[in-house]
Amino acid sequence: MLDETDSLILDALRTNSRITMKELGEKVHLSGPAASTRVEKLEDARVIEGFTIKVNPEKMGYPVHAFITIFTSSSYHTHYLNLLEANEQYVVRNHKISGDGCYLLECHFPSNKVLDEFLVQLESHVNYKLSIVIN
Amino acid sequence: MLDETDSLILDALRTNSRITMKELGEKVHLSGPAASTRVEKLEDARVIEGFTIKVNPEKMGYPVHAFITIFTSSSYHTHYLNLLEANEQYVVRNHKISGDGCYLLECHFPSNKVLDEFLVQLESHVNYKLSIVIN
DNA sequence: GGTGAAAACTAGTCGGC
DNA sequence: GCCGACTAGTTTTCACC
Repeated sequence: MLDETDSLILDALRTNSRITMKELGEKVHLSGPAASTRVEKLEDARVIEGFTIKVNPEKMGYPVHAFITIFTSSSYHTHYLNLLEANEQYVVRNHKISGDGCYLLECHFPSNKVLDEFLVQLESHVNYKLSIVIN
Repeated sequence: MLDETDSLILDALRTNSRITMKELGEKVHLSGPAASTRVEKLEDARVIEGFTIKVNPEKMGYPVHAFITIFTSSSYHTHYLNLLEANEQYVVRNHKISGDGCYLLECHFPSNKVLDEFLVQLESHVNYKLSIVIN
């Protein structure tokens, strides 16, 4: 289903998604049109879910990078999800998990003060464990 | 430093990094060349760290998505990092953290069996807590 | 499923504002 | 700092293999 050439294409696009189809073709020993067709098929198969950018959150004024493991009883899940919506500007991802915790939340905050304000809101609904990313 | 137009540009590129500069310009009420110049400046300022793709790991044969919080004493950090290198095909990210744990590791495994084999290797060096992503 | 050539479109440069 | 026009290069389509 996914051959060697497809893997090389994915690697190349991961490194630079704005590469030209001609260059991409050269990297994987294909013509420009053939590379383009491959990429289209990878999109149709939802292997490639989208073309995006990597942004540096620090440079955008969100230097505090936190992972928060959420422990909550089922009756508070909607409260929790509403709280996330109200704080969506800080939320990068929220994964439902099994094992150690119910949700794993990744956030970027502008300051420790804002992080703390968020945690205060959390405390009324759920238990959590906080990990701050170093660097 | 980052005005309204820059934010719109980042949003547009987050949604589709292969958009043409002409279209991007239209979205943010700028000409193609002006949009292009803005994007270059955002790259130079390292606000944009790169152009990449979102890949669906399940479609690539890595359906098991795990977060592993690592607890280790400082003498085992190099052992741990070597172990990661030996298993790099599964590792998406490894963040050094403070708070609950020493590292937060995100991995995609082809099966629970391979996950378990990895955990067995981990056990000899470190303590960990496992969370599996649902969906 | 691939190639190569032609037409349509895009990016980058540059003068002017 | 942006616009409009120009040139070079890219994407896409298509006939063919």
